[in-house]
Amino acid sequence: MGPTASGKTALAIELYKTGGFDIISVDSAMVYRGLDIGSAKPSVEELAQAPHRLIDIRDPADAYNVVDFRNEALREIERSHARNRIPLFVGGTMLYYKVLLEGVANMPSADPAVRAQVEAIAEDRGWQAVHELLTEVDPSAAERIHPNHSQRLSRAYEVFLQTGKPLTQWHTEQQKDDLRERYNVRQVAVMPTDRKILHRRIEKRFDQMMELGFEAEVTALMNRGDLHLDLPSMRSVGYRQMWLYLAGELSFELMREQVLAATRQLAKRQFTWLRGWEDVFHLDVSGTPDWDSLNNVALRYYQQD
RNA sequence: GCCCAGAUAGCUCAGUCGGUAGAGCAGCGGAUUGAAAAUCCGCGUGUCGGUGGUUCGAUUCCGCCUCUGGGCA
Repeated sequence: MGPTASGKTALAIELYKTGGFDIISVDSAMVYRGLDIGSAKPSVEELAQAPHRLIDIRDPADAYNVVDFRNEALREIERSHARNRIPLFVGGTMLYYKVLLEGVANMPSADPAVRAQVEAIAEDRGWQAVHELLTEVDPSAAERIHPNHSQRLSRAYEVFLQTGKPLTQWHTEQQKDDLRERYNVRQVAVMPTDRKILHRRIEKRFDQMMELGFEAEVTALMNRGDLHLDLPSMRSVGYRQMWLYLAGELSFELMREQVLAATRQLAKRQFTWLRGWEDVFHLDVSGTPDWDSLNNVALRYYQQD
């Protein structure tokens, strides 16, 4: 685990070379085919050296979600164990880790028609009204969710409309399926203690992405004609801003600034997740990466009982 | 060289009829159960360009200086 640009992929590849691991990606953007440079997906050469599971498994026009991830990740664990190998999860999508570890309620997934229905209510009477409707059917969820938090508010109310059962009840009835009770789970966070170091790496990496042809990558995605900015794939950091730049709505300088800010904000949210994370070994990567010693530290951690 | 406009938070700018100032963005903290690289909540971080004057009190009014735009030569 670790914030964006912390060097997770490089460390994972080094670990992979020691043998015995299967790499499984935990990344909500790398799942999409065609989102390569901007998602910092490992290069073709790197993938040839160290294959990653759960990348390039969806078309950017489709939506992926945390439950898809959990199901596929559990399958990958089985597959890895069947080959007598250790699944090595690598990525920065912290909700995916949480749900993978703790399990998830057995509710139906989002229904576009129901979502549109809730959005129509909000358009008509405001999100405050949706919050009040939710208070009537699921007071506990309404208390947890801020009236302005339209996304979570909508989902909570949708669940009731779709199933007639409040979200909170689904959660209460959720059967326990904690991965840590089934497997010997080791958690390692790769992160610099100094945020400024990460900010510098983020800037450097953006300029490298530009050299690698990030602009052409997004141009190709736009040229497909069926993608748009409301898709989860096109909302990813970098893609959204590059899209606006290519559409002539942002200058290059402004686009660059906004990509960097969005990336820093992503890293900040990842820090927030990791600060409160239980039972995680912190690997400081503030200095110049010394992969041999990082390797040893990480391996020692993995191998301890 | 002369004329005009501007100089206030990291950036863009508002404002104070004279009582030491506030927005957006950035930044920082937090939340997070089928969109999560999403989305939401909270926090103002300041020699108000410098200097002298008027005043009980100047970021605000006046003079000079510096710098930045624009215009005239």
